[in-house]
Amino acid sequence: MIQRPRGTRDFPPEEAHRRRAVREKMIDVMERWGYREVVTPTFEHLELFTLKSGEGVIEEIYSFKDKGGRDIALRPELTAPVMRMYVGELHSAPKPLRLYYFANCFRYERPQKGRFREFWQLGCELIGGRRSDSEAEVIAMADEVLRAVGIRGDIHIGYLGLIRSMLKKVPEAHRQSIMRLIDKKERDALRELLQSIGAEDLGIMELISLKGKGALDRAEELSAALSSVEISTEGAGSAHSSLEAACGESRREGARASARSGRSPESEMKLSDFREMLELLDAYGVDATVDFEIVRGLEYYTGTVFEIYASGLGAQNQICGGGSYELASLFGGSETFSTGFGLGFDRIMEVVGEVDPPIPPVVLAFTPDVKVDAIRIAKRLRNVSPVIIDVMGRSLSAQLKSASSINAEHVIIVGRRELDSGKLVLRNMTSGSQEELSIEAIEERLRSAFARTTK
RNA sequence: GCCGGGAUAGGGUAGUGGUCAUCCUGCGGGACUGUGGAUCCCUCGAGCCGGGUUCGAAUCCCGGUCCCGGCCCCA
Repeated sequence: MIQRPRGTRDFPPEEAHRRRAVREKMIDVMERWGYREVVTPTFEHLELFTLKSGEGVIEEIYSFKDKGGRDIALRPELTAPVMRMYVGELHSAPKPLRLYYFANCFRYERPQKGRFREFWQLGCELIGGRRSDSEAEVIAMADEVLRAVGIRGDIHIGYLGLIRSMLKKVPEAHRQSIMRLIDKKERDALRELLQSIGAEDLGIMELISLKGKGALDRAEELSAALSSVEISTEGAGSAHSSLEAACGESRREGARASARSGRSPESEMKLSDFREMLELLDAYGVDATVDFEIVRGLEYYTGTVFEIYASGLGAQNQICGGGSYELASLFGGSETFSTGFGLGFDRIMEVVGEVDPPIPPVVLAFTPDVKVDAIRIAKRLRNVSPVIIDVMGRSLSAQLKSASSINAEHVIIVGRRELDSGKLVLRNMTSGSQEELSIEAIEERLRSAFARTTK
């Protein structure tokens, strides 16, 4: 007996049907927003992902050498592949590009509730748009995608512009740790670190505690006050360029760093962009909480970041994350503003309720002497309904018993008598009533029954 | 990678260091070679893997695998 590999799952017919029904509802929303599906390879060069997320991710990537000695990785996510595709073959397509994907991804992690080694992500990337408009659209669409399957997520939106400005006044070496501590909500450790480097007056602690209404106004005050705050450590502002040069980073690391530092400070400073985005979001009718504690811990995010939570998932309650980022230049393209989100499909499946039941099949029962006629009839009826015929050589009564056990709604009985008279028996398994009809009439009946169940 | 709880027919379970193991359900067949669901009967089907202790292990011990909850992490 061979078991499944750890962290993988089988989906029996019922579950596979549920997943497809939910997936189609969500995809339908994105199509209606004008997004088009893209499909990328299941495996990529390992480098694609280390370039985006750093060498640290190798630990959690399924990677291997192929027979040609190449370092290959099963995709752990889809933003990098999609941006790779954009840079490689779509960079001169009319902007903006609205792309979505739904695909399985792989990560070598400890499985737990809502987390598997093979999992499915659904997401979008809006490439080449204007900041506020793009961000508002993507967040509003994420909300609608979730609502389409009956989930009202708790949306938290943060903005990295201001925190990045604050961090400009802090030595380069500490910036990443500060972001990490914020992301992990470790307030005490954060406060300690800020004090130890003399950065407690920058307003970081207050900023990240700002939530909901009024948060933005206060953030603007903090922003205005920032220019007058200086911290007295060793030339923080100029430290990073020399540090970068001195570090002897690899070519790739250097490319990553310059892609980030290449952004103009002004573009990160503008809280007015964020305010505008929130106004647009309001116009979309989306209810979200401003929360400057959302920083997503990732270096390539450039502006608005957001996370959506759902209840009922234990420790893994985040079902969606996204924001604006700059990755095109990292992959060799020109700098392009992009916004996207990724949705954890498996976690969504944990919290969605009932979905449409599958269409019940029609069973065509026959007597052995007319099997070939039954097959011809079944072939014809499959144009209007799922049709099953016996392949076990069962007696008529056993065929009916079997039809009953699979909850078939109708059974059509074909025998010598029916063929001679040209009228087949259509039996309703629920009521037990049956009538004799021509095959054309049966087609009509099934057509309308089918239309009802799929409506 | 860490902590804790688990693993007995397809699903759900019982039990004991001593005859290759309980019951329910399920699958297949039959009673029923042209009308299902009920009932009855028959068949099929199991102690995660490897080692150890023992006269004897599914039971006790160790290691592994997988599952569940949590930690770390979460692009």
